[in-house]
Amino acid sequence: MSDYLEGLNPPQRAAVEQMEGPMIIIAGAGSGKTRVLTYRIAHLLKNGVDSFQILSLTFTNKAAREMKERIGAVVGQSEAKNLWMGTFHSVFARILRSEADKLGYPSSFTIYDSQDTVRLMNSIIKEMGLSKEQYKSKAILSRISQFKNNLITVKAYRNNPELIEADTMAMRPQMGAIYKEYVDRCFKAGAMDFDDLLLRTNELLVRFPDVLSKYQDRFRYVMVDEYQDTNHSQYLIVRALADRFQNICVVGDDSQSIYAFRGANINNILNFQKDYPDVKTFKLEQNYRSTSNIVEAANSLIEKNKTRLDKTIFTANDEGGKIKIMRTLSDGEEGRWVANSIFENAMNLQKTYDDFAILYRTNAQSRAMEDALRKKGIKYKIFGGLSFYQRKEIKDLLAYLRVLINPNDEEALKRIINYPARGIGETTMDKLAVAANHYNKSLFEIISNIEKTDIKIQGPTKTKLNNFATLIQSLQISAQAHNAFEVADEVVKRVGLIKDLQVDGTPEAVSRVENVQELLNGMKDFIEERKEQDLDSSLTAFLEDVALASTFDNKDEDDTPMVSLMTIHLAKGLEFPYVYIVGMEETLFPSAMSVNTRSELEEERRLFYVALTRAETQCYLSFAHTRYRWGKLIDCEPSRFLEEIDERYIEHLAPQRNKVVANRFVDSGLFGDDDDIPKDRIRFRKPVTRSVRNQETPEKKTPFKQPQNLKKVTPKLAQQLGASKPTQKLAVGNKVSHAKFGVGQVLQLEGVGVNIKAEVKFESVGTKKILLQFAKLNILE
DNA sequence: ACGTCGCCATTTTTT
DNA sequence: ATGGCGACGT
Repeated sequence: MSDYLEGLNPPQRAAVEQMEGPMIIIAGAGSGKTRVLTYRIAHLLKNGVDSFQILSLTFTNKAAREMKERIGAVVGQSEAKNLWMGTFHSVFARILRSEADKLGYPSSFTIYDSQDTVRLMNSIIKEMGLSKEQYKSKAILSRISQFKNNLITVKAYRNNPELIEADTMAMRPQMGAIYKEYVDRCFKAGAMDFDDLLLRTNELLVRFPDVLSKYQDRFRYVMVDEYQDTNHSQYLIVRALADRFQNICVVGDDSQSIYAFRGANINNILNFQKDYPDVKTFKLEQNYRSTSNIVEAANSLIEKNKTRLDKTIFTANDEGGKIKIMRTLSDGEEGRWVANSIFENAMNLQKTYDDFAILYRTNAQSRAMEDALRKKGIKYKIFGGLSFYQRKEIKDLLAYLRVLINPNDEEALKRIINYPARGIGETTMDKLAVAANHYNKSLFEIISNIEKTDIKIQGPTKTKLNNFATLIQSLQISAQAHNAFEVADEVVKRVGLIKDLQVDGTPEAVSRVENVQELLNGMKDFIEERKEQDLDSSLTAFLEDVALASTFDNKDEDDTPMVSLMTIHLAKGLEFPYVYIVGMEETLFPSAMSVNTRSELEEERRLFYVALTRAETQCYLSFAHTRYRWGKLIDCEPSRFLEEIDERYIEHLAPQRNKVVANRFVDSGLFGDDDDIPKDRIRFRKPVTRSVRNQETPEKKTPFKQPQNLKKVTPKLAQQLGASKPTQKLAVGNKVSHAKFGVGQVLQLEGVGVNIKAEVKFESVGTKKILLQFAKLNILE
């Protein structure tokens, strides 16, 4: 029965068997971390720990579900069911609901998503009469998020001259006032944003020692996965909870910390040993996931980072294929190449599309990939981006449900009060807002008690408002007697939410109706599932589930194999046999926003590390020379990261030979003329008269960088001639042939523009430095 | 109060 | 390129 210990390697096993005290597991990519975590919990249970006493915080709810399942397989599902497992946000939302009254919140508090918070911030800025150019709501919100993640309350902010000074200097003197208004408004609306779920938990644990004590006692064993991505607020919660028993086990990999932008503090993991001096440290350094080429390539990359914990990832796996790098002319061609490659690999290697993933830095990149996959008839699914729950028709229905649960939910109310159109317009809403402020009541309270206010609203409008209030109230009553699905169904019918859409008949409208239907079905499933597990199946629970659902939490029924498309961030924790990382270009990856400070650049590098280490068998990298961005065609330079991988693990793929345009570059200006080339080819001759500037600019030459002058001429000319940019340029590692010297390999490139020189090691005559302007070099591969 | 037009930002990543 | 939002006109 204890055979679950058998398959573990020594450090894994040691970690599993370490039950008590503070411990940290540094788990490299693909080192069997999940196994260790699940077995460790199973081990605790086997050794008499009560399942109610274990709290395990995971990065996604899906991860929690899967782990529960696997633990259940070892110790029995009924036992596993009692474990507290989930994301920080969902676990503490649950706790906050049961303790809400202590904080002055209704237990049915709403969770504001980012759209809600942006809308709220917009109205606040508008109401305060501030300029929205000066006070960008997104920027303000991210500042507030910073405050909250560091437990800087409004009061703390006001007592902190440095912060105030900083905001004043940043031309945001009203920051404090906005912050206060924002917090007040959320509170009045009975709403918490994502950060509040953590901040308020901290508040709860600090202000109510008996509550803290209760949960300390309940959670005698605390585990935190992906610890490198926790922020300060989460850190404090964990610390507080584990303070009594000190049975705290954190798991993570500093090399995979990629969420600093949302407040994650890598020091949490770097300093864990300082926080708990008697900590036991376990290092899982053997990678079981990837080929040694992939592991070594990733190692050679991450070595470039300065801030790292000491560890060495190794593998006993086969060498495997080298990392393959492909360059293409355009993002469109990049897509086609990826689609073709997947198609061929699937065919030749007898793989299903499930085995493939396409990873990118930004969601916007998915489009080119989608187009190509669709044309090729390859099934795919996209994770992230605009989720199901963010569609307008879904948000509308959800907003109704939210108002039923919590009529003070201002954002939801504003969304539905005039949808479908009821003749309640902006003017009326403004008056209501003023009244709400004046009487210190919520909008809904004003609406349901208009007669008791001195608000000046026309008779007909009053009737409309009354009708609305009555509608909501009667739905509320009905909600008490029915389950979530029935309520939602009733809302759809009585409100006539999809009536217009059904009449409409356009494909778009039809799909919206289907989406609403799908949501209703989803609710049915939700109720059944929750009931099976003796869990809360109320409407409140459903809404919470929706608010905190991550992209992976919606299980889709369709099990046809599909290629997975997602951002690298979303790919963390996943693995695929074949991985394509696309858009390896400066400005895109690393993002232009991240190249200014070392720490940001290091985070980008870790992100690339995460991407590489998703691959089990084969990893492809690609970049394009031009790409549509902001609706414009722009030139791109290959990512600096491409050069940071040790060349031993890299293979440059030749552009496709059957493409005429692809060949042209070889014989174009950069490499001089070649006689056997048809005369109609495009010439990218370096203009002879060149401003000296280019040549003067001393530039650290990198193998991938395009000569300045060439880059200038290329796109427009090519466009005019109806062709795309030349794709092929010389890179380190290329095999080339020279008329006189024969075949050789490029060791190094240096110089700019006309002066670009290649150091080539020829098989027959040894190493030569050649001025490319005059040399006839043909790239072989 | 509602609809249309045109302008604007958006593209870094997400619970 | 596209979608959201505000200004303007009906």
